[in-house]
Amino acid sequence: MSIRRESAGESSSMAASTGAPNSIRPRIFELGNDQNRLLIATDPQDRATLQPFLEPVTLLPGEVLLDVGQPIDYVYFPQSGVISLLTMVQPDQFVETCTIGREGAVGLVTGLGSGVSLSRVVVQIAGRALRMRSATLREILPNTPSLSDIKMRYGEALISQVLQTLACNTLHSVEERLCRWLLICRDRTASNTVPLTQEALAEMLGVQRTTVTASARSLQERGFIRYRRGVIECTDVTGLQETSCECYALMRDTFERLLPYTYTDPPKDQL
Amino acid sequence: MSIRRESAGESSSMAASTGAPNSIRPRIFELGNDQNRLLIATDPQDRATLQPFLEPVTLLPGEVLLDVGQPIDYVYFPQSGVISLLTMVQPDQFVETCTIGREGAVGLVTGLGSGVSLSRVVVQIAGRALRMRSATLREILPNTPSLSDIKMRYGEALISQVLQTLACNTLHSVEERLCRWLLICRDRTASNTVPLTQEALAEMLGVQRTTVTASARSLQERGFIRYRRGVIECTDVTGLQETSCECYALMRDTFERLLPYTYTDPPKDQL
DNA sequence: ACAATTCTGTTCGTAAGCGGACATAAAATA
DNA sequence: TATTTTATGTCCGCTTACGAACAGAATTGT
Repeated sequence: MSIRRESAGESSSMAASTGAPNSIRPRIFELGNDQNRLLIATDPQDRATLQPFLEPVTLLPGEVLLDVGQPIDYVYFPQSGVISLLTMVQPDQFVETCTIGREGAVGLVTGLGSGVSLSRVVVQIAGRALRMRSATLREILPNTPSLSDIKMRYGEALISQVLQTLACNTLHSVEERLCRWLLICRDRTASNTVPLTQEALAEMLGVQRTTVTASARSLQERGFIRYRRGVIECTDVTGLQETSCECYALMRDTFERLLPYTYTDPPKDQL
Repeated sequence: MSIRRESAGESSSMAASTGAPNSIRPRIFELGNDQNRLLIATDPQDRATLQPFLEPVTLLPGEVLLDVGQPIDYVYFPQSGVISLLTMVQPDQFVETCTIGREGAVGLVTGLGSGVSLSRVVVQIAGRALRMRSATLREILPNTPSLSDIKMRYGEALISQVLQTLACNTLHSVEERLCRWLLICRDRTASNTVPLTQEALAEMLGVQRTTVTASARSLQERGFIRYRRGVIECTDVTGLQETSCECYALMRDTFERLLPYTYTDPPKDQL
């Protein structure tokens, strides 16, 4: 609830997979949990168990899904869009610790522990998600072994991502980190278009807006990106990868190792 | 195994709590699991279950308890000393993501998940620990509800510490971070003496050695610390707290909230 | 006691990024 | 269309920290 419309401008190169956007659709189709990697990786039987409890919601940019100290009532499985976990340093100062998209979930790990959020969770890029009550999931989990396994793996993948981000923020330049962020975002959204202001990027990276502007300009001059007000487009992925630090590749590889997304391929699990 | 002697120079202000140091003692006493906070917080009945599997070991400075990609065979419950989790960026470049002492454990969380280490785990300051095979703990866990609970809480406390460190490293100056580190170390060891080289500190903080030297000199001039080759002594904790960023207090508070150490209150412990 | 090693002190030029300010331009709103 | 809001462009002085180099001092090992 509290969520209604779809943001404009998300269609561009992204709508390809499901066809033309259409706000009113039979629910059964819109519910399609074939867009969230964790759900994809879940064994069909377990997926069937989850299905009745999954509720489709729209993620609006800027929306705060959770805040520090708040009880985690829902687990979100994004189907599109990008969500940030932010850690608070001062009441008005936040740093992004983690980026979540259709490859993951919000609240799956912490939500089933103490049940209280350690981070502020904000929608950065509009999208859709399937959500489910944490309490329900907690009850179901013992009966859905594949999901339990995925939860464990995803928990480690998340930690791994945070650890790498920590090292990266500590050691690497803003330019490198900006490239990393754009590349990750690109993977999350399956789109070269990153609909974010430089100001938003600056806050996530924990740097000044002017520094982002300078980096962005430099990247544009080299032809790696092109940007206009509120949008950055990746025009040369190879260039971005070369300019980025190795953290992007490391994070990507670690994720694939922990959660290979051919997981369902055979009946259940391998590895 | 592979561990024998005790490092010199760890006694100073620390031996107060348990009386005069004595290297040869009846094992039953040395085993005393009343020094590790997680074990202290465990219900006596569960502790009795664990007891026979806990093996005392000495932690030698520089010792690598675990490395990236290695299977996690043991869970360590430090009784003294300080251990760092390091994330690798390049084969020769590491950043500390987490500091662990007698308030926590190594391998308790990740060790029982995929069982493969995401970090390099290194002993920074000599000490002792009780260790136990991960496989054994995994079997026992369902029968020790208080330990399960603690594992969950500690997992969150760890994540919280990493998140805060991430934000801190991203936003705060080396001086602030150095103060934070010293204060945390002081809590871990219950001693004002930090037996570490500036070089080691630099690597953990992910900065240049000369920068640490400069900060250390400045702190010494202000009377907050005093240092000599390989040792830093905290001489004015209040000064350090004021010079440190708020992250120290935040980390401390979060930890106490998630793992209040009056958990068992009555039987033993003080501190 | 001597040599080798390991820390620390110090210097210095340079680069990255901060922080603040102000102008301009594009959107959103009325 | 006019107005307000929001995003970007740009400038500049300043601080922090890097990076590299070398000297001196404390330890350790022999």
